[in-house]
Amino acid sequence: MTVQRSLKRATISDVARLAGVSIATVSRVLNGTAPVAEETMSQVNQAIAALDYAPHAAARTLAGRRTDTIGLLLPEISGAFYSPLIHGIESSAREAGFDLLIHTTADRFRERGRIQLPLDEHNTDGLLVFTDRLSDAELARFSGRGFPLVLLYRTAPPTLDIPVVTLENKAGARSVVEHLIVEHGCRRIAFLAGPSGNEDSCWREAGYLEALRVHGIDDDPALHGPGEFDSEQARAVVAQWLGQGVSFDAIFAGDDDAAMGSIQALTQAGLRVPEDVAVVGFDDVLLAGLMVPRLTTVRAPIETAGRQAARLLISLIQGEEVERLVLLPTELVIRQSCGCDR
Amino acid sequence: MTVQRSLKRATISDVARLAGVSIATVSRVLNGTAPVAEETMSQVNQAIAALDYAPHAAARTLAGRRTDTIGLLLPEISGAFYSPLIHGIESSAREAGFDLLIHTTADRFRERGRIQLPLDEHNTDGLLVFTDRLSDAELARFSGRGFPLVLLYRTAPPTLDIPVVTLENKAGARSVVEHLIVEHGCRRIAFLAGPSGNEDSCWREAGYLEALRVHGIDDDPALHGPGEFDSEQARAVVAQWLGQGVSFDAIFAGDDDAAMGSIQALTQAGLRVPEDVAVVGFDDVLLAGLMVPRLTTVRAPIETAGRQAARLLISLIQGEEVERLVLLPTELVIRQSCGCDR
DNA sequence: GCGGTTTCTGAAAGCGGTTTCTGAAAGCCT
DNA sequence: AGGCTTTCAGAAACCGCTTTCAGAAACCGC
Repeated sequence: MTVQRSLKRATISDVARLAGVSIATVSRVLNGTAPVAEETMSQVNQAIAALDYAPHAAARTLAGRRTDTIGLLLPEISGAFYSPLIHGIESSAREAGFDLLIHTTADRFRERGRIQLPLDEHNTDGLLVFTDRLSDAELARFSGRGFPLVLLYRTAPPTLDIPVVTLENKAGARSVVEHLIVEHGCRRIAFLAGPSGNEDSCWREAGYLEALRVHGIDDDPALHGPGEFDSEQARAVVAQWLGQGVSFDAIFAGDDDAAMGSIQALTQAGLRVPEDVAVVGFDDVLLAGLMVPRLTTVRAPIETAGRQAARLLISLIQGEEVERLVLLPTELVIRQSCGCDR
Repeated sequence: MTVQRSLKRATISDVARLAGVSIATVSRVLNGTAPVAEETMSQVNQAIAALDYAPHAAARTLAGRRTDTIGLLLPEISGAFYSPLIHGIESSAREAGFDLLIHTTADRFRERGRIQLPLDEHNTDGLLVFTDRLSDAELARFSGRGFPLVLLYRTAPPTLDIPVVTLENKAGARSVVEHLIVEHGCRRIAFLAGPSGNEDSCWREAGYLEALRVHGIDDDPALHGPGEFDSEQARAVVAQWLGQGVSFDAIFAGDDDAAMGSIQALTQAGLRVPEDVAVVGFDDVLLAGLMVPRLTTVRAPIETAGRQAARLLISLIQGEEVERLVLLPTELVIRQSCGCDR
């Protein structure tokens, strides 16, 4: 019976031996940390090639005290939202020579009686925190140690001084709701909120309320529903409203996923979008422009947000000063589902 | 000026000192690798708690020769496809106590004159390979070393014996084509292939041909077109057919994107779907259920594929025997575009 | 030629764990 | 009580790399 484990790889000592130098010299050639004679260098490089040598990441980390890896903490990966986000983060990290480690907090579990940290700082040089599952206390713990942290789509407790990358949610929401009011004469506009406590959702709601107020429309609590940023949830809520005879002429869904669910519910009930009910979303995910009707929404630069956040974190890791708050602009994208036809 | 770097974390020695034991004992408590007296154990645990100690992953890796991390190699992260895939992989990995490291091969870059391996085996215990950017030679290199590898949506060169997770493309394709034949009496069914050489596409075509044969329908080469799994390509091909007067009563598009393009072309030519021409796709992306008409298609269990692949890889890492081939079942999803009305 | 750089290289001390080996103390048997 | 096995704990040898320290050789100006 043959052994199945990985064959032993060449180490720095093997390279040193073959090249007839010390391991320190090999290390220098590898990292360019000190001058090495031309000839020595080429011998070492030949040995490296001959042995197909690659340095052992963990040993490097241990000796060099850096992991060249950033961590990303997510609530869970679903819907059309995370794809561009991860893409932005990954490409930005890769450009800077960092790896990306992803963790979700979906159901954090306990092991051996202790809470396992979601991402231990030992594994990463810094952490990108998206989820709101990480409590302020935990944030403080990391932050207090001087561990580099950047928050995505969520602000830090004011005492903590952690950089934040987020969107102009309120302005975006207000603009799309105003579009419904001004261009399409909507007066009864429903709102599907995100998960309770979600900051994006709060600001979008604030923008929605502001638009209503500015145009003298009273807010009707009956028109607020839990969309949960989820198409299935949204579908259920809208279906229920229709069943109960709640009347509305437009829906501002908290995000595009919820907008899709809303449209499903309306269509299933025999209503036409946008003729009977206008529907608008938020995010402008890829599908938004492909569905029928094409969705009017607010473009959130998700990939850019990811890219920026990763960059910020890496700057922080490298000891540079960074802005405390990056607010990314949103943009109204008018298509068909509001009643326009572009 | 204060130093910004991370504060020093407690090490196993600190714990040992505080608990009045040796580091070996602390390690045993941590890993449960050898019996430790009740009282000693509790002292150690107290010290761990008091110091807020967490073991250093890299040190552990170096000494213990495992990383507890699996790598995922992707061509690039885009579209609605990768979200469920990553989610499946991540959750499966997490359940098994593994981390997930993601790399894309988008533009692999060179550094210091050598090609950087996309994911070095030092960083991970095994690798999930999705991309076809990794050549057979590179696969052979990893595999030859006994490094655990699992392929996703792509079969291995027969000499290599690497496990594969993929879909029952053929059965799925056959079922949807048979549906067209049996339920809707279609006889002239066009097929839009994916990119040439794409394995998914080959099998779907095989299923399509089988369905035709079983029902005594001759295959007409004029009804095969290059859909490229792309809506624009598919639109062009179908438009051309219509211009040439090619006659057909149904289109089996290689995937949902191509199906959307086909529908566009038909609609623009004044034909009705499904009354004049039925259209079916493959994948069941989110949009499929939202478009008009709602698309009849074959559901591909993307998230499940990710989950299974990760499980397979982890079994492999743990030295267990695994199947060489996991074929995930697909499921016919009947909606409207075939002529049904569900 | 001679002290004083500069340039290059090697020995060795960690980094923070795991694991083997060895030994002391405790438990068991006759 | 004496010899035997168990049970538990510590010393020390790694794991593969980075980095400091120190030294040898080459180079410098005069």
